[in-house]
Amino acid sequence: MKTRDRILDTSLRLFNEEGEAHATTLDIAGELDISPGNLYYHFKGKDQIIAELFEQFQLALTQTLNAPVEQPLHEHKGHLEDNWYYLYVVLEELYQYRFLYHNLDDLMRRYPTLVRGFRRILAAKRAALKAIISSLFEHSQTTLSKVQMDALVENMTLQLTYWLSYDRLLHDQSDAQRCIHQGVLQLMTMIAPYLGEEQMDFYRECEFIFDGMMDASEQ
Amino acid sequence: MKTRDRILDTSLRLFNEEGEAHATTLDIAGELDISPGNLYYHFKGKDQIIAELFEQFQLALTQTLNAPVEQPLHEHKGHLEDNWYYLYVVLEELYQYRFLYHNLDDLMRRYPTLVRGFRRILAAKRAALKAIISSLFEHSQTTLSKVQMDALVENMTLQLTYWLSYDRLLHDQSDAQRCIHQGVLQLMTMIAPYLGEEQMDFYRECEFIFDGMMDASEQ
DNA sequence: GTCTATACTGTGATAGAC
DNA sequence: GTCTATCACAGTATAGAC
Repeated sequence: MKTRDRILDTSLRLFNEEGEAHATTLDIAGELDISPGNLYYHFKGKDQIIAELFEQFQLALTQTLNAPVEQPLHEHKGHLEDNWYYLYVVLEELYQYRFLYHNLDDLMRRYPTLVRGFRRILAAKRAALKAIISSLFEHSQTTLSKVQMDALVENMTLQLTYWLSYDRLLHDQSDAQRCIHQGVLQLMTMIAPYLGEEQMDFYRECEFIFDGMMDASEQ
Repeated sequence: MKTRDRILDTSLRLFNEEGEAHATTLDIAGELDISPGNLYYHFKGKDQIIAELFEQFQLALTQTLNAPVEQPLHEHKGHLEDNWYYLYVVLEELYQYRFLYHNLDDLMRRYPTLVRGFRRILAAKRAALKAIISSLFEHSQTTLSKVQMDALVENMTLQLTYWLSYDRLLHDQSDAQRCIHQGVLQLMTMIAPYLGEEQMDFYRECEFIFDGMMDASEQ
């Protein structure tokens, strides 16, 4: 594996584990057993490392987020299960680059270039969630005012943006599995009241499974 | 006004405006036209300033958050309007110390003492929201599973924690009025599906007012 | 490509005069 | 209480040898 890529990988890991602000170029070089000078041969500076990591992130995520908008052939359109797994995938991708959201304010101040990117991602999230909700609502008699629909989408977008940070605030030792599972459940709870009976059956099932998971992990 | 208090005030303002990490002791001293040495006469360091600001914040907020739990005499118990204004007050208090949440991760890493405090506040938020929801649900035929109820409370707690940061991500020039108003609307949207007809009338009214407000501010 | 050594910068913090 | 120095340190970045 090329040094350049190893630097990116290690940076990502350290940023996630120790926070971007706290992980210095020296730490990264040290972790890799290379000299700081070597690191600066491959990257102009920390800025560039962050920028490239963000690029990776944005590329992977927008691709995923565009899927439901482009209406792939859903055999069971409107079925909750598909969306459940889909959100799971999205949260997993967010989790890989979670450091980006842990200190969003500072990050955007120090690297103003990223702001546009974050906004684009936000828009993609909104679109994806809207597509999911619309698809689910086709099978229930739900009608929402435009304002209410927009507010629901906005709430879910916020949730999708900050869930990982919120979870970290609660449990400092992070268990990715639990965190992501619960994140999906939380998201689904927001649409639960609008679901049809058939869909609710699956929701309750997941609720139940998750509850069991929690009991198991508490021991 | 005593210098000590002026330091606290100015620090709070600068932290909110420029971010805690970016506002240095020199900036604060400069803004007040006093010397750095003078600042360090009054405070051992930045840590102490942060700690005292957090203390103020925690004191004010927990007091507010305890109110609905201690069941004050509500003439119109279960009426949406009271809760609407209550949430407005809570968000206003959060807004005053918004810098605390803008870089939560870094802040907790650098001042680990604060972690317990943040968790306490989280618990208080949960309790307050639970009390509000319960009171509102008495007047509708809603019944929720325990899991669903907890998830709803958790979602609202997250929303109450990160709304201000989220809003900032969207609109960089912050308009406190709009931000707080919309925050309350977003929170209410989460319980809207469970409300009774009578309560929904008020919700729609607020929706309408807010919509008008938005149109006006867009010009 | 990789290293060592070094310079530069910003920030936190202290000492001692007034 | 307030000021003027001044220190100490960590983190970023560069120069030049190998």
